[in-house]
Amino acid sequence: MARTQSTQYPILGLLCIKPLSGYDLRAEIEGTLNSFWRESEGQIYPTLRMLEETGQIVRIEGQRKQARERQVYAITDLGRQRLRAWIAEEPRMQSPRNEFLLKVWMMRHGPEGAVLAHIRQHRQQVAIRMAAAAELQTLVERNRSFPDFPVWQTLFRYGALMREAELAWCDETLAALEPLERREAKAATCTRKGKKLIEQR
Amino acid sequence: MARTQSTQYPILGLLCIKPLSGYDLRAEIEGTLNSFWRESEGQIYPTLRMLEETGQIVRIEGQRKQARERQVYAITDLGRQRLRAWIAEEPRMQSPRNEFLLKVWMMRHGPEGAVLAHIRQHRQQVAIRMAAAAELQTLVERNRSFPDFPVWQTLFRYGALMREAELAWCDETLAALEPLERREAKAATCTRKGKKLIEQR
DNA sequence: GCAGATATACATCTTACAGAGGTATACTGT
DNA sequence: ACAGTATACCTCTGTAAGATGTATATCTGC
Repeated sequence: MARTQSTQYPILGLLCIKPLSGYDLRAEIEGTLNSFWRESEGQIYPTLRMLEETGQIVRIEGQRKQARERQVYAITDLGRQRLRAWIAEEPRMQSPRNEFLLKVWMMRHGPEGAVLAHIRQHRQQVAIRMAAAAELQTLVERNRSFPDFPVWQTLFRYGALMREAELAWCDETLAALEPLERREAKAATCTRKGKKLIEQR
Repeated sequence: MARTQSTQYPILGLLCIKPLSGYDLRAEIEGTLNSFWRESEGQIYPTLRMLEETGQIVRIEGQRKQARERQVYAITDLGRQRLRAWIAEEPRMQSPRNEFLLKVWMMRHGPEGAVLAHIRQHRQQVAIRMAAAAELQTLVERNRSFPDFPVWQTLFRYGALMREAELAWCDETLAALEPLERREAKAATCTRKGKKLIEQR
C-alpha cells in the first residue's frame, strides 16, 4: 500500500464534516476511525501541506506567520471532487502481516507453551475491545437522527462480528492444542534421555 | 511495525523446515503463509544478507563468485535460538488501514451506489477465497501425520471463521443500506430542484 | 544448433510512512 | 515571578514496500 498517499483520504473525509486543525485531525482519526484506520503522527502535517498545495484544502485560520498558531483547514470543491472519485475506485486490501498467526504457524519452534499463552492473551484483549465497543455504541445511539447513523451501525456490527469470530477461534484452538502440546512435552521429556526425538526434522 | 525487520522471522521459520534459496523463500511465503503474511519481493535478499552477516543463516550452496548462481541458505543454531526468543515475545498487531471500511464510513460523500457495489464485489471475492481455501485444505488433509498438521488445521479454521463473518456482514449490510440509499437518492432528486439539500452539512 | 521468447534468480532505487523526538505557547500552583 | 506541566504543532530518520532493472537458464520452432 505504499506509493498511494492513502493518508489524504481520511483527512479529506473528516474535513467534509467540518474544518479542523492538524491536531484535531489526529485526535479524530484516533477517536472515531480507530477500529479500521490508524494514522502516523508524522504523516498528517506533510499531507496537509500537499493537499493545500494541490488546492484540495484551504487554510481558513492561522497565517503561519507567528509560530505555533492554530492552523485550521477546510475542504475545497476540488478536494470533495477528488474524494468522491477515490471512493468510487475499487478499494485495495492491506497486505496482511499478522505476527500473531505467524507465531501460531511456527509454534513448534518456540518455547513450550509460549504461543498458547499468546492465544490466551489475545482472547483477553479481544474481549476487552468488545466491551469498549459496546459502550461506545450506546453513546452513539443518542445520535440516531444523524444521516450517517445507519452507516455507523454497520461499522459497529463489523467489529462485533469479527471479534466474535476471533473469540470463537481462540476457544476452539486452545481446546484443540492445549492437550496436544502437553502430550508432546511429555513425549519429549520421555525420549530426551534416549535420542532427542524432539530435535529430529 | 517499522524498525523491526519483521521479514527475518518468516524466513527463519521456513529455513527451520529445510534449506532454501531466496527465490524458493519468495515462492514459499507466497504459497503457504499467504493468508496472513505477505512479503515484498525486494525485501528478501537484503534480509538474507543481514541474517548471514549476523550468523543466523549460512550459505550452503553457491559461492557468489559466478554471477546468478543459485544461493541456498540454511539456518544455524544461533538463528534457531533467535527465532525461539522472538516467538516467545508478545506479538505486535499491524496497525489497521482498511480502505474498504474507510470507504463505507464515508459512503455518503461518494457517488450514488458506488460503495454498495464495493460491498457486493467484496462479498464475491471473499466467497472465492473461501472456495480456494477449502480446496487447499483437502489437499493438506493428506499430510495428516505431519507434526504440524493440527496447527495447520487451526489456521485454516481461522480463515474460515473470518470469511464466514465477513460474508454475514456483507449480507446484513446490503440488506440494511440498499433500501436506504435508494430512498435518499429519491429524496435528493426531489429536493435538488429546490435547495440542494444533499449538500447541506 | 541457434535465434528468439520466456521463466528464473537476484539486485537496486525511490518513496511512503511509523515512531520518536523537538519546540513554542498556555495554564497552574507556589 | 517562576518552575512545572499540559497542549498544540511540527520535523527528522530509518525501515521496508513496491517498482523496476538485469543477468542467466530453459524452452521452442525452424
